[in-house]
Amino acid sequence: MKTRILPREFYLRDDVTRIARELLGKILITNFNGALTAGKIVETEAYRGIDDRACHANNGRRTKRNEVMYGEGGRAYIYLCYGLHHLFNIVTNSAECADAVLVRALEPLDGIGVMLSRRKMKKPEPRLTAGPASLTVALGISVRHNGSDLLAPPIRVGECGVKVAERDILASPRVGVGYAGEDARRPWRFRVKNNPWTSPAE
DNA sequence: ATGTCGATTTGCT
DNA sequence: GCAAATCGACATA
Repeated sequence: MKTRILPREFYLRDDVTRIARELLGKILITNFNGALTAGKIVETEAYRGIDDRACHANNGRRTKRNEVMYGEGGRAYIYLCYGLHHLFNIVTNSAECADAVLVRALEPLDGIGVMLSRRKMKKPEPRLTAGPASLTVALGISVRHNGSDLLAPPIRVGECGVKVAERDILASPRVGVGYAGEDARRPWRFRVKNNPWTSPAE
């Protein structure tokens, strides 16, 4: 699969919802110890530091865990959720602007055998890479890759020239952020319409 | 120091 | 359909 790695400028823009939309159709690639896996991003969620109560960095919150969100865009923010799930985010915007995009689902493209064995599954079905914690297992991503630069191995994001049309993008409220009050209603979850690899929850 | 809750998934009823 | 699994951040003492 021919892919061009996304340049730093893609991530540095000050518009996290736009970047979350544009990440649909892009390719997430990992290569650990020669085991190459890749998938097309088909579901994302935007989190904005400045005024979004659902964001870990809202209201200037700054901890050891979310420190990388305050760095320059183009790096991975990976954190432990519910004490057991590793969630993969892409940091965007310039330093000190703590925006990030959560990758929620992939369509497997490459290294499907490796993904299956990591997930302890026999056959490819949507639960292989649908859901933010499932795809990190399939691609071998964990919190120890927190802060990893996405322009160089082992984790990269590329494009293959295909763009998802605006009319094929479904926008809806984000999942599991009920605690965020009004901000929970923002339609900042984006999915590729009619793609069977998006996560099952409405 | 102790208790609550979370950007979830899985297995059992 | 529900509950368990399990750690970091935060509030309260």
